[in-house]
Amino acid sequence: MPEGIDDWPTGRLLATAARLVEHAWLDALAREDLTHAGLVVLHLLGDGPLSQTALAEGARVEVQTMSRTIERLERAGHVERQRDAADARRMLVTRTEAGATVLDRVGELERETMPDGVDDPALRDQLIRIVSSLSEQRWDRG
Amino acid sequence: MPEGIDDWPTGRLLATAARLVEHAWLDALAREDLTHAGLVVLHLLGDGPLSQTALAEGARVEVQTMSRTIERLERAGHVERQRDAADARRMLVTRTEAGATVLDRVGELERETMPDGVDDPALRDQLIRIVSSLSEQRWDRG
DNA sequence: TAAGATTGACCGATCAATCTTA
DNA sequence: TAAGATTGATCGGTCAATCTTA
Repeated sequence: MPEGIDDWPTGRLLATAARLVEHAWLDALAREDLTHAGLVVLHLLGDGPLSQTALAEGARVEVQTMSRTIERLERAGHVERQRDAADARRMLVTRTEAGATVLDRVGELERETMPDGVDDPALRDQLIRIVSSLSEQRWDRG
Repeated sequence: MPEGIDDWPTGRLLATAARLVEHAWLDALAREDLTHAGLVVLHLLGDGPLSQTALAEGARVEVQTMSRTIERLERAGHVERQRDAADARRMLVTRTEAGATVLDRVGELERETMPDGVDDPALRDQLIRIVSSLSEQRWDRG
């Protein structure tokens, strides 16, 4: 009978906590035809169209990952892609009306379904420090 | 230029922090022919052979996930599977000598490569509370 | 019927290799 | 040459369906 959460290394605790928190509102997300990865993109697109590289940096994810996430978002109709006229290598990603609508609905859901004890200021502070510090090493950005 | 980590929901901070902390010592793990998921199993097998269902509960993962993780561990020679004589439905998983050796070497590595600010008692306490609470709902166990 | 395990299909993420355009 | 993006292979995870044994 395995026990022993208290002995787990902190990295494993982080990964498991993240996974279980996600489960808590996965159904709600799916009902809106969205996933976590897609939601991040819709958030980042709030200030206007962005290239896929910029989106990858904002999400702290590799460009290959972002490429596939956007492909699924486009398939679902939440986002559109157009080649940049000024630089034909670049794809500009834009949020559709449907994407904006879904984002609005989901924003409240996320807070409503947040399990007790997760949305704690001290916890957030520590996580923000960790993400900031490790992001610099990987993406050369704050 | 996307910014705005401070506005991220806590669930996204958790997932991103977990991912970045893992990156920090992924290379070290790979050099020992191990992955995170495999390491969890080797840890859990410290008290003797376990069924795959018990391993899944201990790792807080679905049995389908554990089935594939063990398949890879077996392929790498870190673990062996035998059908339980007392109950032919059950597979008993045992750590091999090679598995035990690798586990020893990696245990120190994990602490050495832990980024600053991650191994904090207050952070650990909060994560343990979150994992415990949400595990009950999903696996009917503490 | 139920329990233990496996397989198929999918999403998210990585690395490596490739293609197109600057 | 380098930058932006895509594709292939792989691992980790999920759900749904299936198979075998209790």
